[in-house]
Amino acid sequence: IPMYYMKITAYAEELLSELDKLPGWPEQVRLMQKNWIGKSTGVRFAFPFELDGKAEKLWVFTTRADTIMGVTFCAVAAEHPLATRAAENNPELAAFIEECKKGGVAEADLATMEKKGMPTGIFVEHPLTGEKVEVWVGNYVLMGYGEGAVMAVPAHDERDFAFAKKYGLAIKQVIAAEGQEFSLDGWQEWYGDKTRGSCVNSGKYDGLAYDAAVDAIAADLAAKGLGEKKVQFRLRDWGISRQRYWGCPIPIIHCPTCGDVPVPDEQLPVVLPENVEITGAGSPLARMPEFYETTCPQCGGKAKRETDTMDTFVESSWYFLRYACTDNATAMVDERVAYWCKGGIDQYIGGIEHAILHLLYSRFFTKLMRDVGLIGDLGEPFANLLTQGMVVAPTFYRELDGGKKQWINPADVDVVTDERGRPTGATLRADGQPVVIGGTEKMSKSKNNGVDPQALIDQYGADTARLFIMFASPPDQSLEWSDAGVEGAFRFLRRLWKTVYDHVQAGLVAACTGNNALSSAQADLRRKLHQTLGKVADDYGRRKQFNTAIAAVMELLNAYDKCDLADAAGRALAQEVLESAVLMLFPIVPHIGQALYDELKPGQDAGKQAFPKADPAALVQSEIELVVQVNGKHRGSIRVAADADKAAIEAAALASEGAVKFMEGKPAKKVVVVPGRLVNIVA
RNA sequence: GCCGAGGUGGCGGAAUCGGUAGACGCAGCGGAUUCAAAAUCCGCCGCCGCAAGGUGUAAGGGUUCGAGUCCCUUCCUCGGCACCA
Repeated sequence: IPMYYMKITAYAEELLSELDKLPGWPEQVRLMQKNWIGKSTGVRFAFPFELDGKAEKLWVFTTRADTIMGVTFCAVAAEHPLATRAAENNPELAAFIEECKKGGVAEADLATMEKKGMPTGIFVEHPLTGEKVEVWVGNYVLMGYGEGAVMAVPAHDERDFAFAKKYGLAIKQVIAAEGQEFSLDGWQEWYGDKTRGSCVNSGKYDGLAYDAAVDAIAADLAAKGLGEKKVQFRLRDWGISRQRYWGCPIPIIHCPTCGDVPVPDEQLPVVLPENVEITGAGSPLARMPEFYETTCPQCGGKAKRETDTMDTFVESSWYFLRYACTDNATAMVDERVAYWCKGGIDQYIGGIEHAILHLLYSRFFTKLMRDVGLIGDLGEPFANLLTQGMVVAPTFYRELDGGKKQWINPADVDVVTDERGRPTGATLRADGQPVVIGGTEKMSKSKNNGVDPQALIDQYGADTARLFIMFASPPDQSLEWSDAGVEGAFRFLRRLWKTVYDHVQAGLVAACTGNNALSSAQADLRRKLHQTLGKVADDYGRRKQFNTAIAAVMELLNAYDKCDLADAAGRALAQEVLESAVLMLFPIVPHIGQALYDELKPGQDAGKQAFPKADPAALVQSEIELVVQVNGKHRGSIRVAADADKAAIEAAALASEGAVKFMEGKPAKKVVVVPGRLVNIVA
């Protein structure tokens, strides 16, 4: 049981509400955190009772106070104090409680677990009606949430319903919905739907819908001093004690006379010993008197240093702030954090598996450090978050005697494909004998499907390996590893290299800066260049989708190859295109990028250049192509002046070959013109 | 069970705001070059069809001039959560 906690629940409300102020975070992660924090609004109230001659109260929490008149019993968790007391003179109940505490912790069992319970023999009083209500111990009640006890309304809670049916407890309908018949035969969805229906069999509350009923009942409970509205969070406090070596020591000294005393500032940090013996059983620190024997900072007497260490999530919750002040040997962080991390880290990248723990702890720590004055007004650590997908790879195996599978690394396998390229079989390269093709799964040691990128780097170079990985899929998607595509990345870089070399061979020229001297085809290429510049900047900066950025540069190079650039204007344009292409790819292929840039601009450093900007003037077109559709089907295209009005476009479209053919002489019912895109003629 | 993301050619994927589905690349096919091969270059490449054309984004329905994209129903895959009162 952990002894030290971080009071993360104190920040539950802020951690939840500020999720809405993180536009740079994936929606999915924000939602997962929202569900994890789990805010629910309800009523906390008490059932009074008398036990051993003393007046007491059984507190419960409910989001369905409107069904309070339907309570037919109460249920408490096995760990609840009332259960413990009831078990004192009831061995059968004690045995049941023991059974509950033992089993049912395994997550998979919980969903299918049968509802079980046992009466305590204790009766409490309904706070509004004064009726006697029996208290049961139920294995479906959690001690760690709310009060560890619930009011049971079998008619309107699915779990209570199942429980009541099993043990023959009363079921009292107190909510009715129009057009719906309540029956004890089986659970129906609408019984528990608070958005439908209103109170019945509930005395003065009859006819009230959910909100009004909850308000009225909460007010009545409050008037009796037995309850009030309450916000409840699912989030628990963070137990940070670990009985292990790896972690920051908890700086507390236990003194028999002074109690738990913090290690004084001047003795910090408490440093882990290095001569440890790691046995795998318990913390090595607890077996090292030279570590834990110390004196009390207050009274100077013999004392024991804490041997628990902190959860390693503690340090990972603020390490990134430390980058702003790594040379400070006397403090955790200093005022430089407020400057460098203002508004949050610009871009944080991590696996989606950190969505809840690390990313929530970090947000908590940032708020905590802000509130103790360490980092100015920085309240959220990460302005933009990118969660990357997993890398998966095909698996191969052979069935050994006894059905055990021997997993074979993809690197040792040759895959045979049919004439369409579909895999039909695979053989082990070492012996040429067949192996079974398994599924495609996350790379793991157990499936032996990990691929070391070093082999690619050795064969093709780091730039090719990087280009291939970036081109294969967007970073937030999982990537299926197959080195088939590497050839394509390699070919592209070789082609770029040759293109630059051929251009430079003919002599150096200055890059084109305007469209004046260009032929129409050259102007088209220059427009393509500046469109590409805009797209790549957007893909890198906003969309974080590098595969399409690379594809756009490939398209640009394809267009370059098709364009006649032999004249002087063409040479200047070639220079502009190639300089830009190299700079666009430079973040992904820095080695080749620098080598080529040095060819194009001798002595210049590609990494020090500004990212080239799209020139709006290069994007202007005098004539544009529009698609012609008839009844939404693509039937041809027309070329019109870029500034053509709607009437002229309609006329041109109606006169086009495709329109004439498919209209078959009928008049158009309607013509839809989508500016810059298409014309749809409705027959 | 609940929440979330997704399902597009032989494959990875593109289509950013409802507007030409399949960009870009891999694999494949045909050709050029070569003594031959590698490399390179040119062309083809969803499916049916000789073609005209039809059809096609998991399945079915709907909204719309127009749907991969929006709505409803169903199926499947992946990820997260797990009786949260």
